[in-house]
Amino acid sequence: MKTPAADIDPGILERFESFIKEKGLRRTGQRDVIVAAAFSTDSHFTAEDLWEMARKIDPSTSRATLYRTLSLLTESGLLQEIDLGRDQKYYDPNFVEHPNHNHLICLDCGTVIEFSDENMAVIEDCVTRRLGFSSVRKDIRIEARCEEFRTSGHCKRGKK
Amino acid sequence: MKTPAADIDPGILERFESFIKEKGLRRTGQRDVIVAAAFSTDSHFTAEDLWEMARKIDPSTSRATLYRTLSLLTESGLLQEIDLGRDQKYYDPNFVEHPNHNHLICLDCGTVIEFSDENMAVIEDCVTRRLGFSSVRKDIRIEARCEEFRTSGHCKRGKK
DNA sequence: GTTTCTGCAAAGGTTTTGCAACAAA
DNA sequence: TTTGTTGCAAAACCTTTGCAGAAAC
Repeated sequence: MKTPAADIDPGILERFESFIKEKGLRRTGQRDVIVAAAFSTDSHFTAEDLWEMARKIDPSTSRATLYRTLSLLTESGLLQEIDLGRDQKYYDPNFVEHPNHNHLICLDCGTVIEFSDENMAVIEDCVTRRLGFSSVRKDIRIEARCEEFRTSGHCKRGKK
Repeated sequence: MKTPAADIDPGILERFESFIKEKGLRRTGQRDVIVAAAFSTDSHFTAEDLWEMARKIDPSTSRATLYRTLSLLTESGLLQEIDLGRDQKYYDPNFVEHPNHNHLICLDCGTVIEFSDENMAVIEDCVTRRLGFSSVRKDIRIEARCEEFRTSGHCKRGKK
């Protein structure tokens, strides 16, 4: 089996393979292509984006397999579905490296900024515990206006 | 024009009407039906759910009009789209009364709990400001396990 | 009377599925 | 050899849109 995943984090492939094996499934060339595509970037992407990325590695990649593999990736926790407040679902490959990050979306230029904050995490945990639960996963999206844009009419990140 | 919205919060109809008028649009019987349906409950609902609720008031309600009115309601801020981590979009009619609430989803029984926390809101605002933004809107979803369920194998809210 | 709104049916876009050929173990 | 996987095309879903008749103002 060819491994088009040559230059992605070996830890990811390893985690993917052990997840796959645990479920009694098989590691295939096609799945490797899709995993490689998903982790070839640190940008957020849609299913369609990922399909295009995968097809650059292997043009025969079908949408069906893409969606099937996407499910495996989210189920394994390697990829996380995030809500950017847009019409489509987006997937975030950065949770492996930054397990607790959140998203801020700039309403002026559309940029998505990832951030983590220890205090925030602690309070969320307190509140959750006070309600009688223990937190498993969270998805926090803040939509905000850029101060720079407000004062000067533009911001360094450019426009939407 | 009949007003099937007889017993819903008059403040909501008022806000809806002024939003409508400001846009140069018209208040219609059909829109009133859909607004009445949306605010006849404090549960979260999908577009399909809302269609069914509206059809109980007026069986001729079409999906097309439902979707068109749903856009107006979210645009006006009366209804908010929320991400419950499920496959469909959900709409929350409770932001009029509780403008800053968040959602906790119980992974054991599926219940959605609304909560607000002042400390949480303050920290979020600090973090946002530190990044150079001013917060406009946020959507926070916490998925968690119920302590009661963990210790006793069931919880008072019943099961999924 | 003019402009917007409505329901219908058709179209659009995204995701899933049945199936026969193919590949992994 | 057995069982899981793939691509294709079709189906399933959810949402939007063009249009002609109806309703608001």
